[in-house]
Formats: sequence, C-alpha cells, structure tokens
Amino acid sequence: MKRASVTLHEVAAAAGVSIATVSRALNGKDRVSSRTAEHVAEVAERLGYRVNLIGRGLRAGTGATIGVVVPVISNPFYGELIHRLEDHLQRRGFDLVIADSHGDVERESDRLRMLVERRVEGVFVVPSDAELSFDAVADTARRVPLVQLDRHVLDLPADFIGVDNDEGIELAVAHVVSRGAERVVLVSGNDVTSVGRERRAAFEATVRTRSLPQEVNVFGEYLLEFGESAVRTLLARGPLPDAIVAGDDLVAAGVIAALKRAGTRVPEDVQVTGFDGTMLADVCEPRLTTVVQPFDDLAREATEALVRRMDDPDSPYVLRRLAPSLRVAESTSPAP
Amino acid sequence: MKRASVTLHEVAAAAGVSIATVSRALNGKDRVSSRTAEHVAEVAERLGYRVNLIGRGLRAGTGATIGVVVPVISNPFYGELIHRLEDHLQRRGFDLVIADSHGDVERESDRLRMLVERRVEGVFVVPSDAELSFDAVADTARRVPLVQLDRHVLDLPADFIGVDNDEGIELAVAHVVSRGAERVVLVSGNDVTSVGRERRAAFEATVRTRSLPQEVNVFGEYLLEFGESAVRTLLARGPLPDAIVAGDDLVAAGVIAALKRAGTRVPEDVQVTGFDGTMLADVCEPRLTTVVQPFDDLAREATEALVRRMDDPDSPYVLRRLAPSLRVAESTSPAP
DNA sequence: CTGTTAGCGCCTTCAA
DNA sequence: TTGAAGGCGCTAACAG
Repeated sequence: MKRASVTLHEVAAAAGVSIATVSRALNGKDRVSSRTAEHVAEVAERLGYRVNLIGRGLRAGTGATIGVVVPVISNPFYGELIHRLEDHLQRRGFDLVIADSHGDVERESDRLRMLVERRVEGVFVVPSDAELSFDAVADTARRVPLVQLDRHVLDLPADFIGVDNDEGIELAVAHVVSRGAERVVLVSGNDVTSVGRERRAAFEATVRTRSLPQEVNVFGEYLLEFGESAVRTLLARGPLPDAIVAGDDLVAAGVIAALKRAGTRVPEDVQVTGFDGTMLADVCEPRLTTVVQPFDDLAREATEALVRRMDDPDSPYVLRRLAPSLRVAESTSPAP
Repeated sequence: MKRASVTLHEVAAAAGVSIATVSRALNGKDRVSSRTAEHVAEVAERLGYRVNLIGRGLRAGTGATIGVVVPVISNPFYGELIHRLEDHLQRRGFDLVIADSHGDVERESDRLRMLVERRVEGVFVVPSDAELSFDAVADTARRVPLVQLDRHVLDLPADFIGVDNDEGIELAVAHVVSRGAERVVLVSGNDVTSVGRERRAAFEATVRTRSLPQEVNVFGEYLLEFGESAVRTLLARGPLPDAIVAGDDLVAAGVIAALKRAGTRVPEDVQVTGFDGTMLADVCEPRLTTVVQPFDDLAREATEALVRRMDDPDSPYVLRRLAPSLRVAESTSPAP
C-alpha cells in the first residue's frame, strides 16, 4: 500500500504541462484554456491528486484554521457551543481545531501555544481561570486574533462574547420569587471563573435589592457531584430554602437528584432553577426551569468578532453580553 | 499592532549566527556549544519567536495532527469519546482536529477530504451511514491511516473499534427479564447505522433464544424526541410492554419522560434501560439502568490501532469489540 | 495561454 | 561547532 501523496509535479508530468498550469487549472484561474483545464482535471482525478494544504498554507502564510480552547469538551454546554461555532466557521470556509484544557491553566497555556505555532488565523478561548489565565491568553492575543467566549480574564484588553449573567440570574430569582419563594439560595461555581463571580455578584445584588433574607450560598465546581454535595451541606445546616438557584444545568441536576433522594419534593418543597439551557434540562425530572443561553447567537457574534479582529487588529475591543431567556418548566411552582 | 511572526531568520540575524544554528539550538540538538545555545534561546525568547509548524510540517512532510469526524459533537456520547481521544493523542504528541458531519454523508465526505488535504497523520471516523459512507471512507482510508470508531461501514476493509453491541443488548435484556419482564420492546436507532443494525439484530436474536413474545419494535433516530414519540406509538398500539430497552441514553431519557407524562410508573409499570453510560443516565429520574461503554478503553484501543496502522500500513485489519458493562440503577425493578 | 522562477519557514545534509 | 544550500508543495509574478 503506497501512501506518498501525488504532488503537482507528478500531475504536471503526467499531463505534459508545467506545474504552474496545473495549479492554475485546478484552482479555476482563468488564464488557462478550457481544453488544458479539462485535461489537467482529468489527469489529476486519475492520479487521485489532492492539494496539500500545508504547502499552500506555507505559501499563503496561513491555513484557513481557527482554534478553540475549552475547559471540558464533554460538558454538554461546550458541546453545544462548539457545534454552533463549527457551523458558522464552516460557512466562512474555516476549519476548527479544538483543544481541551481540562480546566487546567498549564494545559491551557500549552494548547494556546500549539495553536499559535500552528499559525491558526484566530483563536476562541474559554479561559479556565479568571486571573491565572491572564499571561497565556494575553500573550496569545498579542500574536493572533483572539476572542474570549463565555468566560473572560479579568482586566484583559481583548474581545469577549458571553451571556448576560446579571440578567440571567435576575430572571431566575424573579421567577422563583414570583412563584412564592422567600428564602432563595445560590448553588454555583466558585470565583475561579468570571462566570462564577458574575453569577454570584448578580445573585447577591438582587437579593439585596429585593430585600430577601440573606442566605449562606454554596460554591464549588460546575459538576453534577457538586450539586449533590451542596444539598447535603444545606441539609446539614437546617431547614431547606424555598428555592435553589443553580449555577448551571449540571449542578441543578445534581441538586434535584439529591433533593429527591432526601425525600424532598421539587418544586412543592423546594423550587430549583438551572442555567445554560442544555439538553440536560429536558432530561431532568421534573423538567428544569432554566436560563437559556442563545447558543447560536453567541457563536455567530463570536465568529463576527473574530473576523472583525482579523480584518482590523486595531479595531476597538468588543465586549458583548447577549440576553438569555427563561424557559419555565416543572422544577418551579406553577403560577399562583 | 504588528502581527507578522518572528522567523528563524530574524532570530539568527539578531543573535549573529546562521539560521541552521538557531534551528539546532532551539531543537536541543547537540551539535551546538552550550554558550551559543543559551544565547540563541535568550534572543528567541526576547523576540517572542514561535516555531512555525506549517514550515516544519512542510519540511517533515507532516504535522503531528489527527483528525476525527463525528456525526454530532453536541451528543454527550461523542463529547465523552472525543474527550478521551484527545487525552490519549495528547499523550503521544498529536493534536486533534475535529469535524462535525451533522450525520450527513455529503458533509462527511467534505470533512474527510479536508483532513486528507491537511495531510493529517491519521483519521478517526464515526461513519454516518453504514452503506452510503462507503465511498468517502474507503477513499480516505486509501490515503491515510484510518480507524472507524463506534460505527462502521459495511464490508469496508478498515480498522474498527467499538463496543460489543450483542453483549450490551444481551446484558440489558437479561437484566430486565431477571427482574420479571416478559414483554420486552426495543426502541432504538434505525438501520442507517451499523450500531442500529447490530443492536436490533442482537435484540431479535436474544428474544428468540429466550422464547420471549415477539413484539413490534420501534425504530427511529437517536434523539430525545424519538424516545418520546416512540412511547406515543406504543401507547396507541395497546397495553405497554413490561420493559423498554432503549437504543441509547438519549432515547431512554425521552422514553422515561413520555412514560411519566402518560402516568406510567417507571420501573413499577414499565422498566427502562439505556445504552452508552453518559451523564444523561445519572440525570434521569429514576436514574437509568444503562449499558456502559468503556470510553477510555475505546479511545486507547482506537489510538493504538491508528498508531499501528501508521507504523505499518499493511498490518492486518483490527476489528475490536470491547465488552460493555451494565450499570444498574432505579429505572429497572429491584431484584426479586 | 503557458512556462520559469522565486520564495513562504523549516530542517538536514554536506562542507568548512 | 558552525554555515551554506537545497528542497518539502504550492502559488504569484514575470516572461514569453
């Protein structure tokens, strides 16, 4: 089984023309007679020629590739986001290289470096740490158009597209309160990520504004297990609150599971809301009332922002927060 | 903001040596005095030099990249699989380019072509159609080491790593039967994929072997919605079976949701099992008894198979089916 | 309309 | 130990 690929030279030789002519013919340039073009195409086909994008990329100074670094590919939220990103990039002729940082700053730095060395035309990154990701992300942004997605690094001058966490939390709290909740607790991600910080701050702010009782919230990681352990923490503290606002759908799912195992009814005893609007929300029982992220808009805006920066490296930084919406389901009480 | 990257030439000029020396120094070759090496490293650092993998790749005839084509990135099953693949490849120094075929044969063909043109060193593919994917996958396999994952194309001479679907279905059926089920129905993917075919065949075989009553099974797509519609179909037909074996966790989740909405109790009235062992199984209520795929083993074996084929294009084709396990949870009856 | 030539950035002989 | 030179595959500029 031979594996060495056919090159322009070989096609040229077989077709009895120069490699330049082959290149022109195959790329649909007009300075070629249609007879020649046809002949070349035929020979190329017969030989199974495929353009070598490495060669072309070296020549052109770039391949049409975009990179994206996410904390955990297996998280449905990022799966959905990547899905949409791939779609929008595809449409513009870009391929997507994906890298998993495992939520680890070192690894994130490694992956970003790899993308730079690969000379990708742009990078999307969901920074794993609001502070510690600074150096790697900043350095990368200096070298290649970069857009932060979903999360951002503090005080980093760079584009960012994400959901409006304030509005999301506000939607959730307003909803459970309208359904009769007084004591509302937040079970969410810690301050490691910008998302965790913002949702926490938004929650605390709205609790104050509404003069709701100050509860001791629970913070941890965006994992199913954290949702479960958080409920144990709450149970150990005393009577459960009227509602639990979870930091994301995964945590909410854990919360619901643990509540039911403890014999607590959802939403009769405790209402629960999620955040993200992933398919997990529809699988939960009862179905999860959740703050839905506009995945497709996020992906589109992020792509546009990246393209803008590629076109003009000096354009002002974009910092867009898209409005989420609330999808009401069974995990919160029926309207009074 | 300047974006043109620093090259070996510039480092060489700044360091007052030749580019060959810079190359050697930066790649840790021994034919360089440590004094020079140190100096070069320092200058490179100061200039912010980053190797250009495109250039290196052209020279070397390859970049260290592997491509993977999956039907839907947003499906948690593929998310998990990709997560593991990335891990194993990372460890061997490969980067992973990921492409989404959207379950569409045309698009799949496009993406495979892109990977070939990119001169990736190997390709993993989850073929979207057991028959129609033949041409594109066969052509790709002719050009680059390729391993089929999870699904395979019929009669295609190529490596394949997947789960043992016979054993998986057998585990599920044996389990629900041991918990008292007599009438067992399969709600699974249609014959478009090899997985759908195999699970169906396995199910029909075990029903015969066990002399269980022949039921009319329901086939569709691996989607939450299909699970729901399948239940409607079953309800319209008459009395529900004792157990529903779902083709994957997503379908099972839909089945459970629809059953409960119809006032049917799970597992008291109908037992339900899933397939894959994704996080969805843990989010379902009741928790889903499911056939767990050995994700990490699959990824490792697939990586090994690919490396083997890269080393020896003529080595015999590997066709590995890894044993799944059953994770028993609440969606099937307690042991009698 | 077609061929020749010159690199893109890198690494690796081959000389010195 | 270091430098000079060639060439990976491709395309664009320049001749013819």
